[in-house]
Amino acid sequence: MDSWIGQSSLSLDLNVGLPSTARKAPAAPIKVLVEENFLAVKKDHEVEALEAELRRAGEENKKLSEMLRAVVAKYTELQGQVNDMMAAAAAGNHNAGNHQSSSTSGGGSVSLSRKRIRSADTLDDAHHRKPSPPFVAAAYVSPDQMECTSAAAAAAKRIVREDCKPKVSKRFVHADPSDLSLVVKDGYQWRKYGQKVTKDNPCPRAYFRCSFAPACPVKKKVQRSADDKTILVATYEGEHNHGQPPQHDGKSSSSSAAATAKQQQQPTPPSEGAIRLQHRQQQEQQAAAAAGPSTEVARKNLAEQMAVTLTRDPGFKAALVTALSGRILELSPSKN
DNA sequence: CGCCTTTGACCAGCGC
DNA sequence: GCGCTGGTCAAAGGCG
Repeated sequence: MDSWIGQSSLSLDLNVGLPSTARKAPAAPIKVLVEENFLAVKKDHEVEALEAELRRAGEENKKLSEMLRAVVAKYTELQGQVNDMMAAAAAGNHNAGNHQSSSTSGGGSVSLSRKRIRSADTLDDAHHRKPSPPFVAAAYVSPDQMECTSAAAAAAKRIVREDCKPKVSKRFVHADPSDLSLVVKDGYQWRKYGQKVTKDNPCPRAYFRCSFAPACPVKKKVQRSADDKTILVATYEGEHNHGQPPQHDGKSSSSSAAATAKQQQQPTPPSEGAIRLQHRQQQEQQAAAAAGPSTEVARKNLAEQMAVTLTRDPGFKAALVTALSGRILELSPSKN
């Protein structure tokens, strides 16, 4: 499982997302050739400073790579534990079966909330939210949920609960921090029906329903990332039971994923937040891919998606050029 | 007028 | 059983 993850560490060594000053490093020696003498001393200092920063960034990248490897190793271990528990739960299904059967196609399930019983249209919603097949639910157990599975009993209960949930996916969208609205343009029409401040995040979370089709069961939660306010975390629950509505601004393409990808390809500089965003998306996708049944296919898709995303990103290209130039300079004998 | 957002209240699940 | 928290409802108001 880990050889392909090791490849991701390569990208970390490219100093992607370095401060713009660090990216000037390779250009400096060329400039020295044409500059006046009185600039040479100043230039030397600048080059030294840039080299120091480059080294510091390199060390930081190394640390991050190690951290990533540690996280992946831990995830793999936890995934193994979850699989074991799933197998154990399947073996002892006679006990857990009561919970599961109550949430499956029975419709009039005992576990349905009073809220859903209260209103007929929301009951329709509950019907649309048919439980996913077990393997799908498992595929969407997020890594942080995995971390909470220290106690086997609690984990088993959680897994059973996950079975009842609709398909959940997360998207991370880079947003202007000055823009206070929690709007994630994904090509669909959404109606906001609530907003709440959650415990773990000072930024409010907004709740949206798909307003294009009244019976569409999809819900969306949008909240700014607690550690990076420039990132909007959109959590989608369920799947649209209709096509994408026509767009007037011409921005949106055939799918919400494409629309989101398009947003992420906006010509913004490769900020630290953007890199973290990309990194986290990779982790999410790795988690989803690793937990799924067709792991190989998921990995292949992930690799292709990453390649396409990275090669289209001008910031990544610039960072790649910078990294390569820096490495060439390091190896050059004329280096001071 | 219809649709949308805002926002306080309510409800259910969960942990202790 | 109680309190906390996340999720949802629904009335009120804004906007085109």
